[in-house]
Amino acid sequence: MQGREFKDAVFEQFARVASAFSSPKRVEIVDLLAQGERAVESIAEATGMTMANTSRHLQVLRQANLVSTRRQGIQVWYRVADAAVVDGYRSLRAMTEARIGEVSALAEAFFGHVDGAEPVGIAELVERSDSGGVVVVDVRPRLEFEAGHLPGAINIPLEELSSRIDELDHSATVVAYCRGPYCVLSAQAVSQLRHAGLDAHRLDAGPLEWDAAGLPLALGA
Amino acid sequence: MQGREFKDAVFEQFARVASAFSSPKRVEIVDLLAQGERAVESIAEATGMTMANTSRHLQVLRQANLVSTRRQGIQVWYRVADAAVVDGYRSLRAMTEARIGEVSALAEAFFGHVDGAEPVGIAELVERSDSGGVVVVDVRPRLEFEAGHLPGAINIPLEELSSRIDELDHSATVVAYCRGPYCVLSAQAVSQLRHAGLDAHRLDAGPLEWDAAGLPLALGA
DNA sequence: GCTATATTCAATCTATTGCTTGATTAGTTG
DNA sequence: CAACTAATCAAGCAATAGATTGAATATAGC
Repeated sequence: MQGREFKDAVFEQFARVASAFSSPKRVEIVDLLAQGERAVESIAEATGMTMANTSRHLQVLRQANLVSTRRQGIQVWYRVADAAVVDGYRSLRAMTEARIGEVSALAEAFFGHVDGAEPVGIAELVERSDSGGVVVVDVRPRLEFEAGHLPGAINIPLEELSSRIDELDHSATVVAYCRGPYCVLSAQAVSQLRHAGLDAHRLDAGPLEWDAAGLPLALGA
Repeated sequence: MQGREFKDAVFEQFARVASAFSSPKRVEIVDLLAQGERAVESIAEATGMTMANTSRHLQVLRQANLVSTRRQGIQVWYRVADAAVVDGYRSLRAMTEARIGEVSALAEAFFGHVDGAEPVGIAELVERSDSGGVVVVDVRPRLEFEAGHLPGAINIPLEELSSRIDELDHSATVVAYCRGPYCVLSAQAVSQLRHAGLDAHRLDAGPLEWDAAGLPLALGA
């Protein structure tokens, strides 16, 4: 094998993995799976794709060895293959944020419009938690919460929020979070909470960012 | 803007950046530019592409904001847009190595065949350098050497090696490196050196990996 | 201004990708 | 074993990307 052939073969492999990330829907799938494993139907529902199309995208991700599977009875559960994949996704995101102002602009326009309040950063949350009077709410589905959440957070999935709003201390500051800086669940939660008269804010991060900041995650219910 | 539209728009941006990495030739270009800036013709030559094709790939990279340019007289010099891009490339590589054994297998087969000696790691080089008797040779082109090299390394571009082999202390251990773990220049250098009777080894890394390991780089000649 | 050189653009062809629809396979439950 | 559900596969279509060729543009030096 000549030097040129070797180079071509190696870069081909790198490009193949990058190709797996080169479809918006597949990025969205990785984003979902980074929160914990899921069955195909659940992925299809969350991403708004047909089962067949979802399955095809999952095959592509699996051929790139980015995800792996486990069969449980009638269902097939997908998960990210390992931590390097989550790292790669985070890195892709960082690269995009640094390079394409459009993402930040989009986020600002959307979140500013939806929840009408300044987001809170991780450092700020840690600080305010220490001084008390802060309630942290994780508005993701229960399974994602159990796969890893911020210590002390309570889980109220978005669709239960309106009926469980009384569980919250109305004199406290509520900080809601979901999957990360671009997840829309927490924005909608904050919007609801503010309409109900609470002092609510969105955390500009999720468990992945919390973990990347070197802070501990809690498991289980 | 609805939640779904927002999600689509954001993931679209991530995917667009990933797409820029999804062609082997563009990955190779990023790999080159990670070593320092280059003019188009030099990139075309190094990658074995025509000027027109090279230019087109560079446009794609620039539209994704991964590279930026500078005009100097009659030439246009390209460079990586910033450190996040190099990080992203490193991350892509890590993801590929962890997931696709094929790359490691390819590398082992190729390098084992070409230079016929065990590669040296960064930690091992640092250790052996401390105890003396080691000469570190950077076999990349001069411009890349000047953009950043291992402290104490001497620069002998591969094409000058055969004529400058006498400059080396034949009683010392020679460690040669080039652009990184998959760069073929150092393997060819080691092969030449061993045929000349020297105790030569390939460093399984380049300046980027050295830097990522938290070690200092030297600039200039 | 004219010529040479470096780069980019435009047109074209071919190959690949994403998505839809309908059929098929694997596993569970009655 | 039959009926059902979850997931995958296969075929086909439209849209997109990569590579080649030849023309166009920008700058330097005369």
